[in-house]
Amino acid sequence: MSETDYSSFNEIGLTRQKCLNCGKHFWASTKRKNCGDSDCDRYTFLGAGMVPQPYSVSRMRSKFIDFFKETHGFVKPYPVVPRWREDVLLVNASIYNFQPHVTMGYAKPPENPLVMSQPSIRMMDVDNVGVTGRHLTGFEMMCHDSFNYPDKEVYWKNETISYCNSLLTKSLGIDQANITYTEKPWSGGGNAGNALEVFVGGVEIATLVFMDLRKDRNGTTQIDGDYYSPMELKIVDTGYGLERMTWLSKSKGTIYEAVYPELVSHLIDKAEVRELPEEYLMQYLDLAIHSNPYNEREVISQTTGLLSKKFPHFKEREFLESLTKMRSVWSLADHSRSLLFMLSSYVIPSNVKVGYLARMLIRRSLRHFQNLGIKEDLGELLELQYASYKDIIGSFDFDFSNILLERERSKYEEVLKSGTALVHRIVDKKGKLSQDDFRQLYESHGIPYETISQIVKEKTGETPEYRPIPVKETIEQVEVKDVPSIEKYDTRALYYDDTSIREFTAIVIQSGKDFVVLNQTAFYPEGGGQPYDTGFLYYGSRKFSVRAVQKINGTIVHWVDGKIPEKVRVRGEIDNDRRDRLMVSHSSTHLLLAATRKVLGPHIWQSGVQKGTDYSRLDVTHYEKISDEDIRKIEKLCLELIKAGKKISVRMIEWNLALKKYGFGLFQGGVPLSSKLRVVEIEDTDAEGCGGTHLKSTSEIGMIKIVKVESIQEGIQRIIFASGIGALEYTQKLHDFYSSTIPALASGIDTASQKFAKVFESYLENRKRYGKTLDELADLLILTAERKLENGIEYFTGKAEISEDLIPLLVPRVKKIGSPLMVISKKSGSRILTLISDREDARKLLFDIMGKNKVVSGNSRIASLNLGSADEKLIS
RNA sequence: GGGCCGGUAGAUCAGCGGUAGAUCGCCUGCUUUGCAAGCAGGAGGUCUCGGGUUCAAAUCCCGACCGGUCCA
Repeated sequence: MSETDYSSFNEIGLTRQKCLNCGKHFWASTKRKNCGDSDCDRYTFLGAGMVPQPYSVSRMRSKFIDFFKETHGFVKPYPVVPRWREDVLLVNASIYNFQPHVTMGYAKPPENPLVMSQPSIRMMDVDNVGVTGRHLTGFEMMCHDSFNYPDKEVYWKNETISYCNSLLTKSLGIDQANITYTEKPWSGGGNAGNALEVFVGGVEIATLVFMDLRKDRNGTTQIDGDYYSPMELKIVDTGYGLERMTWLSKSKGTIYEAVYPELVSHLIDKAEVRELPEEYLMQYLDLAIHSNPYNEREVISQTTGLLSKKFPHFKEREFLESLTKMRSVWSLADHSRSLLFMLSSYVIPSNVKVGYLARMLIRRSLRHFQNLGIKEDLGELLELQYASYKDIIGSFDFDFSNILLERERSKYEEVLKSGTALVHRIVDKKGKLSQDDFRQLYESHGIPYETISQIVKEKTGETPEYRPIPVKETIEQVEVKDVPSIEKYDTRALYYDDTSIREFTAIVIQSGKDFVVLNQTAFYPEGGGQPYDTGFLYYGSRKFSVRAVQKINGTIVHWVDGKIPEKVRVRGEIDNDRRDRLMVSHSSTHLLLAATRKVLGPHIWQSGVQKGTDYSRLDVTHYEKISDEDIRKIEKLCLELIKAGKKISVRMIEWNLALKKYGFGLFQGGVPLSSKLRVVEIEDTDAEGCGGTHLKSTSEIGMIKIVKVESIQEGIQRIIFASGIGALEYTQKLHDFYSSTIPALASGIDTASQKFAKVFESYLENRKRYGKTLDELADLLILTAERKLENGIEYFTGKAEISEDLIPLLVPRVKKIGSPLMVISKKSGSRILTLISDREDARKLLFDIMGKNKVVSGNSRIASLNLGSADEKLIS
């Protein structure tokens, strides 16, 4: 990095300086001691009015967009849940919208250069929200990005700097002297480059990233231990914090007051919080910013301590009370917006993935309501937030969100209720709580630390300290597959040209001891939840069976049972029945997804899928077990769509056009890295990006029958179904079951279940009766037992040969009579002599009575041996 | 995706190799002007399911299913 990279700074009169505090280089118009980073400087913007007029969030947003609109194409915000990629849970930054398809050069950006404001959520700072006065989980990242291709340069560093600087000075009217740009290397997501961080009055309001490197083992540039090489595509990726800029313009209070004035005052009124005077708040912020933000107790105690010294007439306790309540107000203002955005993307709160993040926000919010001492009403907060963000998120499904919020509320109540009862039980039993108990109560039962401590304190008077034990990082086991070295080859995919091709000829391009790569093929390789085709390859008079077909690094590999020479001509033949079934399954899956969404609602997304020849399964996002009634509705709708003979078409559409036409619903499975999306559309019903082979019309499906639904994890329901010939086979299987079972019940199909219930009832009845009879028999046996003496040992013998089941019942009775008992029982035909001891020496006693030459099994209390006829006298 | 906890009477749970229990609720009777309550008696269990070990499994082992929770 050198000075010359940023020549435009010189043109606007800025000079390169070195921060005396952190040593970083920075650019500013006046001589400064530090770089202006909040680590090196104070929040000098507070109360300073560095932006001549205050802006609300929405006015600041329009100000930004309007400034760039004439020179940049405007792009509407993307959803916060990135359905177009599977590597992240939430959109964290505006560039996420274009990764990896645009940043890797496959697809074009929707506009170039572009301007947008992207709602983003970052959960890593959640512990700081409400504590430091400046952290948020939800924010909007505004950006003006440009994508420079070798044949099309848009703009690079100098233009970016001048856009940024004139936005700040000319459009917003910030004094040049208050702006600093610090230099910083940047890396992330496999890319890297230089970056400038923009500070005004101690607050970072933007980062300008110049991405021109990509991770490359053979690269020559080293950053943070990784090697990088230059990219052809050079990207200007800027990120302006809308909320920070709004805060800066208002220049007072915390970021929460600046961004959510309505929410904050609504909550203050409702909870009757005594507001903190402005002067204390400013002092608090100044102190909190330099406290360790990861320890909120420390922040609170340090700041309240210091403040009470500074303002002796203000009681520390009062300050503390107001402050803790304000922290809940601030947190709720933040969390409710993040939740609004998540729920608008139909996130279902659950215990996994993004659902867990939503649940975490909800549970934190519920605790904040409790802390404020007011009735929980997240729904109301969402409505208030929606009023401000309507234009950004469009329509919002309040029915959906209210159902989920209510479920979450009652669920958490349930957890806390049973959790506190559990804490009570443990303390009652043990008198204290071990560290293990403490950890288990939190990790396995979800009871908050404070709740546990409080109960223990109430019961024992002691306050247990919990030291969280750091979780051991599990080392990821990477399965190393023995992949033969295969040269990349772009085989022509005949299965796309015509899905009905089942025979073809091709030339062998590469071959190994059990695989071939062909110049063209009609064999579908495993992908998108559709299994590979099988069949045969004929070379001359020889026949090779194709066992599997896979795409390995983009090359289609046929696994065969032998070696076929290279450069020869082969004939391929595909297992027709298998492929037909798979095509039916695949088209059925799309139809079923559409039908399920129609019946259950727009929150239904595909979360996984596996097609098969007999059964297939479709996993969808849904918050409860799908009812039998809904299953019937879905099946019926499928049948209607099948009967209607909806046309199924496949088209390759440029990425941005496809997105514009069909929306993010296209992304139900994996996303391909290509300039065009392969869109499979069922006429008026469904459109999905998909690489599979499909039927021409829904009528070819014949029938879809749901076999069962199961919930594979919270928020995800698995639908197992059969389609086409598979559906017929399934009903035939059911028929076989009925016809073999129902005669045994001597009943017809309509009365079979009633009959079965009766039979089962009488089974239970008889079981009970048998138990009672055994009990009585055991009593009788003891009552009529005969005393015997053998080898000096006294024992009793039972009168009759008894059932095996009786023996365990005799054990406690023998203890009562105080002498061992010998009985004969029958087990699978043979007669067994068993001795039940009143003490713990049955084995020895049986030896002593019967002689040591016998084979005795059993343990201390019960011993037995197979009975020979000579031994009968002992017991008769 | 990984870890941890759990599934026993209508509810909450105890039992953790040897005759399935407690509390609340329910039913019957008694006591009481009535209620709250008290006393006496009673009904109510495929100990989630399947396999294994054992003379004997709710209990130990393995596997399924269902639920809870923490973390990525």
